[in-house]
Amino acid sequence: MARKVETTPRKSASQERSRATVDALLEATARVLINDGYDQASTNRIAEVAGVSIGSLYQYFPNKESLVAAVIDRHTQEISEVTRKALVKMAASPIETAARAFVSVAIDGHRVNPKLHGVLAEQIPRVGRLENIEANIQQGYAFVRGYLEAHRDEIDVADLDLAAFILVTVVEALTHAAVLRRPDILSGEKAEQFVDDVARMVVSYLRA
Amino acid sequence: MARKVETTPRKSASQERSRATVDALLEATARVLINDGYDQASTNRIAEVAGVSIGSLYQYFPNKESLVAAVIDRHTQEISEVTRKALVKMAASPIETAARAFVSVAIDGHRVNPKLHGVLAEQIPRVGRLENIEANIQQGYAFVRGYLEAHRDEIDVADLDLAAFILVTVVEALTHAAVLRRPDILSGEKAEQFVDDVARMVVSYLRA
DNA sequence: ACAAAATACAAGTGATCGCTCATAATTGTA
DNA sequence: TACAATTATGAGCGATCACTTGTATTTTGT
Repeated sequence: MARKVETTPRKSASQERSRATVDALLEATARVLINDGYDQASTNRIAEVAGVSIGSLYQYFPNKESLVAAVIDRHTQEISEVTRKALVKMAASPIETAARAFVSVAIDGHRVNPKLHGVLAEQIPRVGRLENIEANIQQGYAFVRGYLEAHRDEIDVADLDLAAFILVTVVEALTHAAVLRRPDILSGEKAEQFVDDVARMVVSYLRA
Repeated sequence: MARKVETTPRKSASQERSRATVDALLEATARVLINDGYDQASTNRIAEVAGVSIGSLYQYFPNKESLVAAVIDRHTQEISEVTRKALVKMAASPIETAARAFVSVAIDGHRVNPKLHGVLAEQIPRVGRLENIEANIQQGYAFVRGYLEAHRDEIDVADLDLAAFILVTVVEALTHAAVLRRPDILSGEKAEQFVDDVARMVVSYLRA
């Protein structure tokens, strides 16, 4: 039942030249995914866009899935770099401040590479070892769960687990939809009202 | 740029026998989508599962996309049958009652055929003329927008458009995630707490 | 300078896909 | 019963896909 697919690199690129090849392949994969969608992203096409032979592609990636997985890893790492500091700083803040910060961080994360993010979230087959995105959300879930426990006395909800689920799902869905489908909501001064509204909703939920 | 794909039936089935064939094809498509996922759902496989020749499939559906579109139509119609009455009844209710009802309706809708719903929402390519699901959400959006306008005096938010976007996105995301990924949250007496929490969040957002 | 290791190349393989078409079987009509 | 319309069949076509393999080129180490 479980189809095992290797997603680790076939060989590590040690020389400067090969590192450039790997980079070109990752860049091309992201470009093709964004411009043509997952279905059109054939390995032959990716190699062509990268200016690299199909043979070279398979020198460094054992299969198509590993190539996409590498792009996902790179993207989640970029998001992490943008959001990590803010999350750490947030941990000690009271609910009102933390809620606003959390929403802002979620927006920033979705703004790292919105088009790529959209493709990864909506078009990548959920099977296989491509659940790196899922893992990322799970990480945010753990963080929120920890925050709620630490601030137990400021919170009125009965079930912290349920609250964490609701908070993560709500903020992720709202920022995702706003950045990708309603960018007008986040343009100019409107952005502040969006953050205000969502943060207020979250806070008033936690305080019964 | 715009690739036009016909999604209407190639010919309408007039006899009893052919209607059964069409039905078997739709049923098989849903089954294959659920069991094997979109990528494995080849027309050859669907015809085989339906116990119908590949030629017959193309008598009634001009292409694969139209077949999937028909399954989506059928599914959205089933959801509509479940939810329509409740939505109409909800229109005259005050916020507290309406909010609870809205969340309940969303859950019922997602429970019509959860596995199929998950595949349709997560695996179907967003390109082409398969935005029927999108249209369904848009319909819910229009309904909420109308409700908010009708109950303008009970509401404290400044931007009704933003509020409608937030409400629809939040309730859709929460019920979707709960039904498909956290069914434990909706089992037994826990379900009531979930509805309570979400409804309370929604109401406290609308009343500043 | 030169051999070995690393890297790059691209034609080609087998499998699968969506879909067609010539033909056969069934059903409605007279 | 006879004929036309409808429906069903499935071998197979051309295209595309992920991926292999044998060979050529470049870089490294000495």
